[in-house]
Amino acid sequence: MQPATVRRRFERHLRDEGLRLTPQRVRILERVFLTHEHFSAETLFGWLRAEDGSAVSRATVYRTLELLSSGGFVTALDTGSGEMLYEHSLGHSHHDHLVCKHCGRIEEFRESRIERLQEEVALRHGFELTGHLLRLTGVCRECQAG
Amino acid sequence: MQPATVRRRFERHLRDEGLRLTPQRVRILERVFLTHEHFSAETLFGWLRAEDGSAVSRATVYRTLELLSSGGFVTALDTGSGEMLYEHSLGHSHHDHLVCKHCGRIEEFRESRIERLQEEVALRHGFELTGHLLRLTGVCRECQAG
DNA sequence: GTAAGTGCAAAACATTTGCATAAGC
DNA sequence: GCTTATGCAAATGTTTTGCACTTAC
Repeated sequence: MQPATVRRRFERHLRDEGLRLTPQRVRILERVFLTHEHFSAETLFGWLRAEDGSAVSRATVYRTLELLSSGGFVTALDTGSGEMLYEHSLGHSHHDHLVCKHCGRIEEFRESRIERLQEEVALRHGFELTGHLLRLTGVCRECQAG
Repeated sequence: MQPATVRRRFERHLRDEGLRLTPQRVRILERVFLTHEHFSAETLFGWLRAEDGSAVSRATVYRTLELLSSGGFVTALDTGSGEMLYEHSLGHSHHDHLVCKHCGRIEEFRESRIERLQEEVALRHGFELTGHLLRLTGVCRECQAG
């Protein structure tokens, strides 16, 4: 998705929610969409500090990630290692993750048959499904060799 | 599973690993197998303090849960709310969880077709699968009604 | 006797919050 | 100008760790 499009959507989102368009929010949005890797709040904070100078405060990074997450601009993924990772999610279809327990590498996969079965399970339990977390843990090809 | 059997297995495990059988470890093991609910380290610490008096220190509770987890006596489940929950896992076949985002209730389910597809995905990516986390989030029947 | 385990309090860690200041709208 | 957002530092909550003391083996 084009940066301009992302920006436009973000501005619309803020307007719709009665929130303000601040330089910090724009800066964070742009930086988040510049990377295609998974990152933590702390990592993002580090990037901003290194690239700008003064940058954005840690608290605002956290607050804005929450904002972007609830707005669907980023997806939070819990790796189970204590810190939350994020990835931008506009223009990316839903996927789940495979995490290598040795090197930490994360691969993405899509498996609609699993999604379908999840719906089935939820229905069976009378739950209205709103989300799911599927994380496969294992050893990647490289680490098996090494 | 019988308490005596659990205890025997635990003793064997400790011996095999060259670890020591201490009153604290035994006390924690017994308390963990007394409940059929999910509990956090903090909750367990509270139970022990309330039931005994002096009880076991917080540090030992954490260290022993780690020990029980790596030995397969308990399973750790990451609810995503910041604190880790545990459940004893001997004599319980593998299952995943459905979490109600409103009331926090946790239901268990088994779905072997999903397990099979996970293996398939891992194979496709060259990963040797060692574990997985599947957590469905939604609204339970009661909360949908209320 | 010796290495491992415990308890304590302090540290570490990511994240959140209170409050005064700054700045969108 | 009014209300929201920011920055800072302090607080939070869970988990981990250093170290002296204790204990299982």
